[in-house]
Formats: sequence, structure tokens, C-alpha cells
Amino acid sequence: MKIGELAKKAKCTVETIRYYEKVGLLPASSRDNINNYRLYNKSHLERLTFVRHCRALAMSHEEILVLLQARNQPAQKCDSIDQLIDDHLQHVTVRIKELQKLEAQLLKLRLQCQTPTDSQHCGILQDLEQAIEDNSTDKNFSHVAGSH
Amino acid sequence: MKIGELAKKAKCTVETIRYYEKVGLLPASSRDNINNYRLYNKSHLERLTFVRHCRALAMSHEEILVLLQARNQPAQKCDSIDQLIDDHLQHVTVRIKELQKLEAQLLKLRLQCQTPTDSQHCGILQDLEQAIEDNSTDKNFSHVAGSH
DNA sequence: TAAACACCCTGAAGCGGCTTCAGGGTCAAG
DNA sequence: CTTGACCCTGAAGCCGCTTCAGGGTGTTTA
Repeated sequence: MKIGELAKKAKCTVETIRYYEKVGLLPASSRDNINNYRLYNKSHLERLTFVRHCRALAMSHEEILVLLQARNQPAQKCDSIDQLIDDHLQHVTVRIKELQKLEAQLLKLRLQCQTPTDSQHCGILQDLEQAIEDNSTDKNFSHVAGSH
Repeated sequence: MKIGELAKKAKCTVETIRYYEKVGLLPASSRDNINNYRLYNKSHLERLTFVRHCRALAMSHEEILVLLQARNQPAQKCDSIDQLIDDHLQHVTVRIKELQKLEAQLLKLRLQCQTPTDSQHCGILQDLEQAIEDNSTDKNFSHVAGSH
């Protein structure tokens, strides 16, 4: 199958597939001799699907590469896989807590200006000029992405 | 004061300050005639502190610029400020929910391999090859960053 | 007085995980 | 024979910095 069909089946864009090939998450496919189009088979789709599932779980490319390698060495013990998932889970949990702190701070901030007035007296701006309790959010970032 | 002192007072790096100047979050400072070092005063510190507080709340530069502008127009109504905070809060809340879904999926995944075996039979790898219920995480990303 | 060291400067590149753009070739349908 | 859908490549853009390369300045100490 051609790249467009693969993209549809894996629910991603063709650009993403070409990008994955470039960075080594997918092996280079064979090519049509005549027009140089990339040609894929079922095993490409399986690998790509695997990668997309990992990405949906917010794993980094590095983590995914480890899993892909493990997948190719069936006899190996899977302790390292368990560890990787545990570590990643930890990242996500940490990030959730960070964002919850942030949410609480923003809620508090928002309450500073319940009744709209002019900027000069807006409690929100005044608060943003004050110190915020040290919470170390955004410092030792875990690897799971944020809110924008 | 020189840039190093400002950085210390604002709890950020000198590189960050130079970067903020470049992208317009801080105005260009005056310079020492002799050695071209940047020279700052209290108002720079206040503005930088404001920016750092906003960043600690995971606001984007764009959002911060809006707030800085409002801060400079004291007579203006502050509805737009309230709206901005509300919107941002919404981003954060959405992102938390996304990450919580993810956390649940990862926990479930982790349970697939309670007793370590070989990769070939590892429930985690098997699960990652199956479809995962469509949750649309990672698609319409809000702007608040993730876990890595 | 000279060397060591802390601090300052600039401009460019790197990070991750793509997306977008510019500029082109291929192929089937009407 | 042209339209439009699809394919190709390589480079740049996104965000918010951080790091690097290559240099100048300023104080302290041997």
C-alpha cells in the first residue's frame, strides 16, 4: 500500500509517517521502481500502530525505541518493560500533581477579581506582581507535555 | 544593576533574561557606555518578576504580553484580564483531565504484566499492539505542556 | 604584573515532535 | 488535455528556552 493508505489506517498524517522514517521509528520502506513512491505492507502497519499507541500514551521517542527493541527480542525478560512503564507512569502522575497545583493557584488568582473594575485596581494584576509561594513547578519538568 | 544580579533577584538565568529581551517580554535595557553591559533598575525587576510569575502559572508569551499591556493601561476595564485567566484555567483543567485518562490507561497497561516473564508473552507489549479506545488525547492539545 | 577566574557580550544551533511551506513529479478521471 | 488527488524532497517554523562557540571585561590573588 502507498503512504496515504497507511496513514489512514494508522490514523495519522503522511507527514508524520515520513518524519518517523527519518528519525528511525519506522524502517525505510521499499519503493516503487517507477515513481519512487513508498510501499508498505502489514508489518509496517503493525509497527506504526504500535508507535501511535505509545505516543497516545505520551511516551517519548526514546521510550518507544526501547519498547520496539524489546518487541524484537522475544526471549528477553520483560522486567525492563515493566520498569519503563512504571517510570513513565510516574512522570505522568507527577505532571498531574504539578498541574493541579497550578489550577489551584489560578483559581485563587481568579477570585481576586470577581467584580470587573479597571486594570489599575484589578486584583489579578496586583497578585501577579506579588511573590507566589515557591512551588517549584516548571523546574524539574517531567517529560509529559503541558496545557497549550 | 547588571544582568547577573537581576537574574538572581528574579530567580532565573541570565540567558533567559537576554532571551526575553529578544522576544519583547522585556524592553531593551540601557547599556554601560564603557563595556556595553546591560544595566537594569527596579522597574525592570518588577516587570521580569511579573513575567516569571505568569510563566510559573504556565501562561504562554502571548498571554503574558496581553497582561503586560493591560498593566500599562490602568484606566481600561479588566474584563479581558478575567477572560484570559478563565481561558487559561480552562486549558489547564482540560490538560489535567487528559493526563488523568492517560494515567488510567497506563495503570491498566501495567497490570497486564504483573509477573515478569519473557518479552514474547509480555502482556504490555501485546496490549500496545491492540487498538486503544479512542480518547482523542494529544489531538487538540491545549497549550499547557506535558510530562517529559 | 600576570595569571586565574568570574562575569559579560553576540549569534547560531539544539531540544521534541511534529507541521508547514516551497517547489516539484505522477496518475486517473472527465 | 486539463484538473485535482496524490506522491516526492529539503528546509523552516512552532514554543520556550538552553547550550555552544568564540570572544571581551573586571577583580583578585600569587
